[in-house]
Amino acid sequence: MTDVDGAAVAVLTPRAQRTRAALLVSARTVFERDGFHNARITDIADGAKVAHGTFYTYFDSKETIFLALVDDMIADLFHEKEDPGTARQQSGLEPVERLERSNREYLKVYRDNGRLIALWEELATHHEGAKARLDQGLQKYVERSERQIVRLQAEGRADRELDPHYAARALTGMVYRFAYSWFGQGLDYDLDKAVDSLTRLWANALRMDQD
Amino acid sequence: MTDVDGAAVAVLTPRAQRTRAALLVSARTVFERDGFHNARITDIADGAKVAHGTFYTYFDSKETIFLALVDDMIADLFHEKEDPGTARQQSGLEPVERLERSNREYLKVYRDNGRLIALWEELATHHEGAKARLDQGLQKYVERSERQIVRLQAEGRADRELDPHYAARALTGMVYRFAYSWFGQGLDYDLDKAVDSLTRLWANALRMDQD
Amino acid sequence: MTDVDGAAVAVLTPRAQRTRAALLVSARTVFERDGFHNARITDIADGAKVAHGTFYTYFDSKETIFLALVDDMIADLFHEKEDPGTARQQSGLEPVERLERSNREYLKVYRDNGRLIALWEELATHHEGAKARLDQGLQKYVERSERQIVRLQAEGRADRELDPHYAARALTGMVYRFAYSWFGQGLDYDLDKAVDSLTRLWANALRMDQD
Amino acid sequence: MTDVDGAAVAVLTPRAQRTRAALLVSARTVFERDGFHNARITDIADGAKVAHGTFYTYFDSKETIFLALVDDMIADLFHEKEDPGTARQQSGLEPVERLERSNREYLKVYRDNGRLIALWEELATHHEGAKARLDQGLQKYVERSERQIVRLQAEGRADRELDPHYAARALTGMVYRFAYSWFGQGLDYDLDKAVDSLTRLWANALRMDQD
DNA sequence: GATGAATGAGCATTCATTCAT
DNA sequence: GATGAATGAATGCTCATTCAT
Repeated sequence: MTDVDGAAVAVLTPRAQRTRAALLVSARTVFERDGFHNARITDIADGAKVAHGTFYTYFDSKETIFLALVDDMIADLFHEKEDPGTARQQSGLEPVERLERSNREYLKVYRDNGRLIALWEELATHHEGAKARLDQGLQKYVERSERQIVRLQAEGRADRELDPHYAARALTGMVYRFAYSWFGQGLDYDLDKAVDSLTRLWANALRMDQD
Repeated sequence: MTDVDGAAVAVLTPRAQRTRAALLVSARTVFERDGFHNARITDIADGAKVAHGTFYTYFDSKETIFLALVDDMIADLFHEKEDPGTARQQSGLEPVERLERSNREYLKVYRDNGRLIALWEELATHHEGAKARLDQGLQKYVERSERQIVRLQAEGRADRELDPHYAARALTGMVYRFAYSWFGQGLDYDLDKAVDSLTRLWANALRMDQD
Repeated sequence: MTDVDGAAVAVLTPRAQRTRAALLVSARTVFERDGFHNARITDIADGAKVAHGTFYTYFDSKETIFLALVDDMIADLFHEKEDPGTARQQSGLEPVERLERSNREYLKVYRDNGRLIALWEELATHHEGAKARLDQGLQKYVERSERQIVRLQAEGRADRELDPHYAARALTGMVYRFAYSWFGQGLDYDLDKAVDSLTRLWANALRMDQD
Repeated sequence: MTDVDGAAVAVLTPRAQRTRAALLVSARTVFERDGFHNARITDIADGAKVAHGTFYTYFDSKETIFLALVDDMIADLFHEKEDPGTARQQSGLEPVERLERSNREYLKVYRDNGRLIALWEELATHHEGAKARLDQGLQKYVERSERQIVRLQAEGRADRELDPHYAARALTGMVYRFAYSWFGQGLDYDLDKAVDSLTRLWANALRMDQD
């Protein structure tokens, strides 16, 4: 079974699902502790209390299980975002409020998954599949921001001198990097203050409040 | 000889200096091509046209030569910045102009060293020495920006609602990440437009041009 | 159940017999495709559409199922040869005609089973059971030929200078090897011409037609 | 170094040549004792009294060292055959005498290298390089015999009814297989008697002594 | 200093076989 | 009987590092 293929997992017997899940849990621990390159398959198997070879019943390689972990993380995020309540509420909000919520959300996701995302970025430098997934994720975020900027500019509520694409790339990068510095590097910030700062900087940068 | 210890290098005979330099040149090529983990000492030695064992005459390990490379890069940057002419000119400029120059400089540095910096960041996730050097470099950049923000706020030329430290971390991160996306990831941007965009966003974010 | 033990098979329930037969069919396919060493039990089980573990209900090991396959092949050959009609006809024929029939038969058997026989020979180099069976089969062939030579020499219809055993070993080997080159190695020959050539060479070699 | 490339070996330092030679000697022992598939790299290295990893300094894999062994064997045979004295003597001989010498030579070569040749044949069933070398070797032998048959037929000294190619394939196969049965399988024959038998059968088969 | 052969720890991976369900 | 998850022995292979020459 090659996995990183959600469909196949459903077919597993309960026992197999338990083993596979145990491997994923163990893998996350090992990866977060040792980094991608130093993680050993043996440790992952040991952590899941299964034999060495059992790993290969479920995953082809370290890359495979890492991407499965990443996919699970993506699925989780997507699932939360899907929450219809949130979407409905969003539409009624002021742009700055929506921005704030988005930033808070982003920082929280990073807080819970920062180490994994950092490893993901590392892996992406030499693994095509990882790079593709990562680019796709960031791309969505950039595009969403870009559309927002275009809309605000059209409404006269954002600095028309700005190139929407460059601005979107820069501002999303600002939040992404801030989160990375914070959680990936172990700096110590306050969530509310961070959200406020990033939101204010973003809003100012676009001159969203210009009269 | 442990190196990454500037003093020792000066003592080397001319022949030894040449060998050491050849190893550094080769190492840069190999690292940029293969990444840190996939780079092999053998390839570095081959590229420098010396025997495997010779590598160890100059460097203790892959980490050591990488950090030597990084130190050379830092020295180069520092050397350029040191140029007294620049400093004198800078002081007479308007804040936005200085910001623009700084951003342009930053992007250029990244353009020429992006791959290496990306690897440096990768190494920093599991090597204390690399992390320390990187943190120090970024720290300087953050602190310089922070001081600028404090000054501008004092002069009433920047948004006083902003926390200077959070803002400095966010804005420097914005530039850093933009550069990374651009050169590390192979995106295609225009230098002038990028400099303009980043400068405008930064200035707006601080409300440097307010009334 | 250890099998390669004809008696036991008869005891199997119809369902079990079907499973066992499916495993044998699958094994033949896999062995012919992958060779003995590269054949995996898993593939054999998959091909028979049963679980891995089921294999061991019927066979102890890869060697066991291979020998079962070989035994089936031997039984088939033996069965055909047993055909009383053939035997009766044979006795009335001239020696050269009988020789021709024998050679034709041999090439046909090899044509249909060549790959398996080649694998059998391979296995025989490091498996006693396989070697014993193979030696026995070839031994019979050699002995039959040897008896024929002795008889012909006694009748003055074959070169008396020849040592019957050496000659029998050499001539049967000639046919065997020709068949192997042809079907095992993928050379392209014509059946009739091959039969004629081998028969003529054999007859000449013994000087069967000497006046 | 990929080896199986005679040229490269000459470049080795004396020490390296000694190590490489020791590995080849050890490999031959191990292969002859354990067969190709059961031979372990570790045993070969142990037998040569070098560390595990040293093997890989000289050979890429088990296949590579086996082919190097085969190439050495071929080179040896070729070298002996090259002996100008032999060639000169040959030309003055009667066909049957030349045939006898050839057969004796063949059996001797097989006596000294039989086990290795048998393994070579085994490897050839699933390794292209081995198959190519083997086919080429046998091909030469077949072609030489075929030319001889054509010549004899033209001179009226061989059965014109025989197809030269089929006959050459069959007769060379006869000798090859006889040698294989003898040395590869451990049968017990007398060299002189075997040479006489094979030569007489071959000569008879072609009717070289007719009228 | 330079050389490059030798070392061996370290890890990945395969697959026949077992056994609880 | 059938299942298929789990096992773990067996090996291959890489490459940083050492050291005799």
